[in-house]
Amino acid sequence: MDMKNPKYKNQGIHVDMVVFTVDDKKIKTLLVQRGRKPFVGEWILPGGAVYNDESVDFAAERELEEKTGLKDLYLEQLHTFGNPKRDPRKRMVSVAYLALVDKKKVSILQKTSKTLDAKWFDIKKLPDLAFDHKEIVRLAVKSLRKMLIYSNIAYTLLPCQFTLPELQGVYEIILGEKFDRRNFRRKFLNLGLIEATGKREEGMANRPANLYRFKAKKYKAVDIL
Amino acid sequence: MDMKNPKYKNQGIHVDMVVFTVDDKKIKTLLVQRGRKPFVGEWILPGGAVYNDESVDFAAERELEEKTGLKDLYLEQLHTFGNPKRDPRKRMVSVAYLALVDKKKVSILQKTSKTLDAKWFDIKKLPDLAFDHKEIVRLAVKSLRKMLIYSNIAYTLLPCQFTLPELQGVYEIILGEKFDRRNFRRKFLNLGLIEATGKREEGMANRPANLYRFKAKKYKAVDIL
DNA sequence: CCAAAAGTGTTAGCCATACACCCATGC
DNA sequence: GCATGGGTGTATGGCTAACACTTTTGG
Repeated sequence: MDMKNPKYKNQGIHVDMVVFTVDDKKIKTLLVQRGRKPFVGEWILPGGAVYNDESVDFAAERELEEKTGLKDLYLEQLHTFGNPKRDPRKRMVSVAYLALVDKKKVSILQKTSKTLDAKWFDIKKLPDLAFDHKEIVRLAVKSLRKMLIYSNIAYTLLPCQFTLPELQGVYEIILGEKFDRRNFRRKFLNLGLIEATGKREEGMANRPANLYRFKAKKYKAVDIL
Repeated sequence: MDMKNPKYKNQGIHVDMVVFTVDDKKIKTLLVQRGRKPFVGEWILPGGAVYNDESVDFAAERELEEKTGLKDLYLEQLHTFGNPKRDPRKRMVSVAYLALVDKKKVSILQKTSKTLDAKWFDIKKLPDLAFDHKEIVRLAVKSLRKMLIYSNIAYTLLPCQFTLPELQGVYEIILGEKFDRRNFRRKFLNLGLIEATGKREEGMANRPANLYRFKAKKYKAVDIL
């Protein structure tokens, strides 16, 4: 490959993160408000340029922490968007990532030096997004639904200890479908992914639910439904 | 984003294609022999640089045709490889694609002006590959197996008309597993993805097999196994 | 005692699996 | 007629899906 060829010059690589959480019976995603041209003031996915000396995966982690303060969350490459017109300034390829986080961590969106104004949005009520970011979110939702059905990824969306109704809620909210409580419970317990902690919920004005935990907090392909 | 920042300068975008076919009871992939430094003479995946004015997906099609003469085949984005050291020359991000082709088209590897010396290799007997291409092939095989189980993608690997034993062969070869003929047949016919053409195989020294075709030649997510 | 949400068991139908013999063709 | 590979049916066990009442807690 000829480095000087103008056909290839001045290309840029970007990462964009779609961070999802389930909160208040909605799927929510984190958006930040853009401070620079073009699209000043519009909402965009958190993300930024990949540096020359870091891997693209690392850039995703770094940018997410710099722009939102979130770190150590589940992060997976989703798709690469490469339309030459997607950024009006220059050829910019964006590697999109899907990130999942438990709603308990949602509140600790601390500000760092580079943190922008970040806000969680119900994915059914997204504002207009700059660039092709709406398309990226759409693909991320599709992927999230598949992952939920074909893996144990729900562990990333729940606290260490959770109740079966909470787990079922995550499935119902994301898939937009109701499940029979008895069948859901039996199915999930038979899969062997979770175990009872022996503890129970407290302080509810009703019968307290048993608490469970995932045996392994690591991605595993499993047919759930 | 600051265009002049040396942190981002001189990045390159590449596409690499893993083309699979099933032939002679093996999964085979197409490799080309590298003509330039570095790694002269080593085998690599077909691919090349993305031009500024084309989409990454289009670059994949273009490069595949230029380097191998193959066109109009099933092509799907697989993963983006972004280790900063993966290319010793400069920061080069590679978007890997998975391509699938029916073995009947394998023979018509016509040479075009830019066509390199291309050859099909049994994936169990690959030569050393330059860059991180072996890792890319490994990931592609994993993805192929998943796709076969969770979609109708087998249509891309078979001619228009095919016999059920041929179809079963594709599954057995790719998944490395034997299936019961009667159960496989019943399962696949019940899925409603294929239909009998009414024709039969000819010229075999045994009972001729019925020919089937896929009702739709378009990717569809379906749980097959 | 009332409201709210959690927990529990059974049945019926469907699907997956395992398994062995006959059929059509070319030579 | 024989060798080769293709086509077919049945029985069993396990999983899925549908369904309603009882339990525990706080107020």
